[in-house]
Amino acid sequence: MRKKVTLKQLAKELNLSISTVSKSLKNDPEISEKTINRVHELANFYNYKPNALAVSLKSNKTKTIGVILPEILNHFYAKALFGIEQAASKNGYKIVTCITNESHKKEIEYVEMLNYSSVDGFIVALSQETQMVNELDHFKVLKRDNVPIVMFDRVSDEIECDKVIVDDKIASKNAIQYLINTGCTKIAVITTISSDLSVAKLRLEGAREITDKNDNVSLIELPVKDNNNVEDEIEKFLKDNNLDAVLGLDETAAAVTINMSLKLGYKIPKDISVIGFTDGLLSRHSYPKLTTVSQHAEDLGAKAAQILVNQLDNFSENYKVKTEVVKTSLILRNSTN
Amino acid sequence: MRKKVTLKQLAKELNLSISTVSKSLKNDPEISEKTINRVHELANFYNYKPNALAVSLKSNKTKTIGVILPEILNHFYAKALFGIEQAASKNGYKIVTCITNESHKKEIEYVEMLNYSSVDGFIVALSQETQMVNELDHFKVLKRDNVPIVMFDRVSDEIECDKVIVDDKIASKNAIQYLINTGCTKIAVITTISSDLSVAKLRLEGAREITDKNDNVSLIELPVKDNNNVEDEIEKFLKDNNLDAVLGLDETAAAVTINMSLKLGYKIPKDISVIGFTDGLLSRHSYPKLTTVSQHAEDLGAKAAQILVNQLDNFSENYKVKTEVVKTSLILRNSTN
DNA sequence: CTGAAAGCGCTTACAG
DNA sequence: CTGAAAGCGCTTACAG
Repeated sequence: MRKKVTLKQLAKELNLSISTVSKSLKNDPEISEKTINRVHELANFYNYKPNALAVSLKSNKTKTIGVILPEILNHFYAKALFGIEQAASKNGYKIVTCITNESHKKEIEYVEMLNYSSVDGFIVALSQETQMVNELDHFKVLKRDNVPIVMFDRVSDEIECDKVIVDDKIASKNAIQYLINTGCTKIAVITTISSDLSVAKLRLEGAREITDKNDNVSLIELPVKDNNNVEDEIEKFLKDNNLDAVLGLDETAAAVTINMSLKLGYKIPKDISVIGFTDGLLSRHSYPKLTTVSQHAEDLGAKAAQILVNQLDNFSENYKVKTEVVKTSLILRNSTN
Repeated sequence: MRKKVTLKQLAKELNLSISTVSKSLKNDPEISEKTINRVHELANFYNYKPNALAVSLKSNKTKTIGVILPEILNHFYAKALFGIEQAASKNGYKIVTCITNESHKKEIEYVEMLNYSSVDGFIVALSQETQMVNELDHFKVLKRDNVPIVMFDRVSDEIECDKVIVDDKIASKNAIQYLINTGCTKIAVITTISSDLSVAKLRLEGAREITDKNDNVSLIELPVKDNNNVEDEIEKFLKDNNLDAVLGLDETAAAVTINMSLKLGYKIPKDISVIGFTDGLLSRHSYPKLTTVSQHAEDLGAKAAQILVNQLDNFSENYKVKTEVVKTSLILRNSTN
């Protein structure tokens, strides 16, 4: 069905050998200028492009990066993906993206599939299930074969590889400190994401550390249990506790807190201050607009891609892995004083 | 660096020829059962998987679908992508996704790139720029080469290919009719997306058709000009016109309308009813929750993928293209009576 | 300066 | 029942 021009055809039409045509296209100095020009001319005429499959088979490189993401309906990962794509394509790499939907099994399948379709390396944010069961053999196989991996955001100590993470703990500390500075003393932390996630743990720890140091400040925690019932749980929680501030450990928690506060007739930020994580659509389109911890997802993704590309383009046996921490920033909007 | 097991190695270790090993792995009946078993055993031991590149080079099939999307931070496309991925992987296809970011130039680049990395077919939603300049030569090249294309959502008459679209016009008609049925007479249509988009045009047409038929109903239109100034434009518009209903032709328009109404002290839906398009995060997390036209993005994507896969798996010269229309539904929530 | 040959990892028609 | 050979489209060391 599809018949693309090949070296063979060019060679035939030019009365040259395939080798000569191949070399000419690379402007090999050992070929006469005249021949080079003839070849280029015909190649342009036919809009010849080398068959990527064949080149890859020879070179054992595909110039393709496998990207494994837990979710895509989540603004954070969507933005990270955007950053990855930009950085990759700038460096001549394309990406193949797979969404695990937080499933450990899917993650294993995708890693194997991409590995056997010969991606040059991987960029990964672990699925929730993987972090929960803590089983990462599928990545160990890659390591054994020297396939470079860069993990970002959701990482694991089990795998020795480059990592790009957010300073979640510090971010959380800063957010709580900001609330305290603006006069809040009865603070709650609300989360709708699983406490199995590395990021959830760190954010919670950060919050605790700060409130523990302040005797006059109390911290109440609400890990939402039923994700189909987030609103009711949060509404009840707000009503039962006389809070003056909430830190949502994820964007949904913060957005719903805003809406339920509105519903209960609380004034924001007069009666209650709210800070969220992830500077996504919900934060920018809530009313009032959410003060939020921006994790600079795009930078995070771009950085991960850049690290991987460097490793791929300059492979070295004794490469030593590193962990980069991307600083967050607190974006002040209207949900805090 | 990466050394995967090959047929050659298996053959050597088993003292068989490469051909015999290859056939054994396919359980070719002309090979003795004993040999087949020996081969499978060793292959399992080494976890042998055929090199996808080599298989593709031989078969001229990659079992890969190229997906070209205008945006990914948009819930609609993110959901569509999810649907595509599900349907594709169920049928043994993987997908390579490229985001054009609404750029015509990027779209051309990606189509060429994917074509030369030999994807078997394409699923496309056109970029805004492409719909504006109406130049689709890059797809015509694919057609000439018999590479199957399925367009969805943002399609073009210029290209003869399968299409999966939403009944945008009817959706818009139904939404307006619903507003009229609930007693609204002074209705506005607000849009933050470009009027160059096929979908924008259809939605607007639908709205006009219904209001034209109702003498006592007036329709005012606000195409937001400056996308950095959406809120101010909408706030002013709401203040200047004494509306009792707004249909947002995109999710942002509707979400901002809700927020600005709140800001102006209007009660929703008592003073003003609001309906949006695209049943995304913003619609579900606004306060009050948005009544919205769901385009069933996931189904849309899944359907597009299914059509493409069928075409790929049963290629026929005299295939006749079709256009499938996916019905929308109006999801009633709290922003309307 | 040009070309024949080997090889990347597979498949398959053909021979024995 | 097994294997040698050709070929997918390229690259590159080697020969002339």
